[in-house]
Amino acid sequence: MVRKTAAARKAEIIATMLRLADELGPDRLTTQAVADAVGLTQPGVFRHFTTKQALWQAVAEAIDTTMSRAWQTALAESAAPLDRLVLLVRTQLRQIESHPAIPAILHSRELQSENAALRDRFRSLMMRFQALLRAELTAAREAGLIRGDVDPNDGAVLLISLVQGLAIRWALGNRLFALEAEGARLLDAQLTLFRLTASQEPAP
Amino acid sequence: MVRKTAAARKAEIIATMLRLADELGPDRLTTQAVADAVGLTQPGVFRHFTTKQALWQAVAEAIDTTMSRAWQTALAESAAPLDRLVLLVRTQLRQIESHPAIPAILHSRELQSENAALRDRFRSLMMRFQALLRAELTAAREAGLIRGDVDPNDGAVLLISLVQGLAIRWALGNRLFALEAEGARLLDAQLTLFRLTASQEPAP
DNA sequence: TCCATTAGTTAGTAAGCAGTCACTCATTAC
DNA sequence: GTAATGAGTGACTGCTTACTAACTAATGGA
Repeated sequence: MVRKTAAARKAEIIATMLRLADELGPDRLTTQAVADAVGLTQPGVFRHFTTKQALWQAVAEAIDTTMSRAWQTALAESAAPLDRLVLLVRTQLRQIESHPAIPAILHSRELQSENAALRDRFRSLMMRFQALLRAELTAAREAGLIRGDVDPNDGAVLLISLVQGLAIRWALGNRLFALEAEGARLLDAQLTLFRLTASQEPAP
Repeated sequence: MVRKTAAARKAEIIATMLRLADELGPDRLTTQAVADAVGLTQPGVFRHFTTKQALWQAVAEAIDTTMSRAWQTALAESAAPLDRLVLLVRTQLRQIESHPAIPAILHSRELQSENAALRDRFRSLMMRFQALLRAELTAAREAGLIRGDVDPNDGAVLLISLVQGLAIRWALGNRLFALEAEGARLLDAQLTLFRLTASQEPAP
């Protein structure tokens, strides 16, 4: 029995949840499995989180703050809209690569049918990311960097879909390709399509 | 007690599985829930499927044949590559709209971690769809309908991602927009990007 | 009409689930 | 040093899970 402070144990449990949610699947993740992994008895988990739902809530909060911070860091790296777009998408891919449970949690019925608060949290997270992409696309269009017929909102949806679709292929295919690298390649292809071609460049 | 033939009951159970997989989530779908929905006792289900895994296998086969048939029907409607592309994508969106459990099943750990046979089946289904899209993109490029710098394989991945990403947004957002309509709009935007612009048209 | 087949039942099992309760003992503040 | 705090345990509960065994009765062919 290794005794830890509540704060440390809480953090440990949340990190373990994220790891096990990937290994076992969010819906199969039991309090017993968490307890075993952190070296506690099963009721010991309930000392730190009153219900299992509270546990998931804490996990969601952790994901939220981690992602938000990562986006901010990415945006600080450049001022050029298209660069920032690339940085944002790559950051997101890296997040998924290092926390593969995230897409699984997004799709689990833990939030989909039972935990409305969780679902709303993830939806708002996704919409915040979409808003960031949209803002960069709008800026890029105003700067004449991309075609005028690219609707910033649709473009943002296309880019988010790229990330999510790729994450699905990655998970289904046993993760045998490098997510970030493959994603960067596809993103480049998509951005080439977005960019102005010679004939469409605004007159100087 | 309404007695049916084994074939009819099997089909009924599979259809019910598809419905309940959406309502409850694939991982929470119990044999009891299926039994209640079809009006059998819980052990009655095991008269038709020896194990739960066999049940999922049957569901996967049903999805496979339904989708394959739908794709063939779509392809028969036109000979023009870009038309066929639109028809394929719209068909896929319609399939998801009428069987919303499909993406959920695709992501559930029922197949992801436990049922390798199921996962392989879905992966091959996805790759077959990707191959169909790629073929049309190749044809379109050879016919000079789309930009030469659109790699047919990357283009196919972008289109599949569009479908999957949109399906996620649809599910997460309580399905409050029409999937096929919104998808058709985005597809149109993407195809506009694929198409040749004036300056790139091949010389006559 | 009778009999073989078979869809369906009732009753039960072992295992696993989240959560409770009364308790123990390590840490820390005084 | 001692008392209060609080992290952790063991034993438990009620519920749900997939699955089995033995039996019943509806159906269809001879």
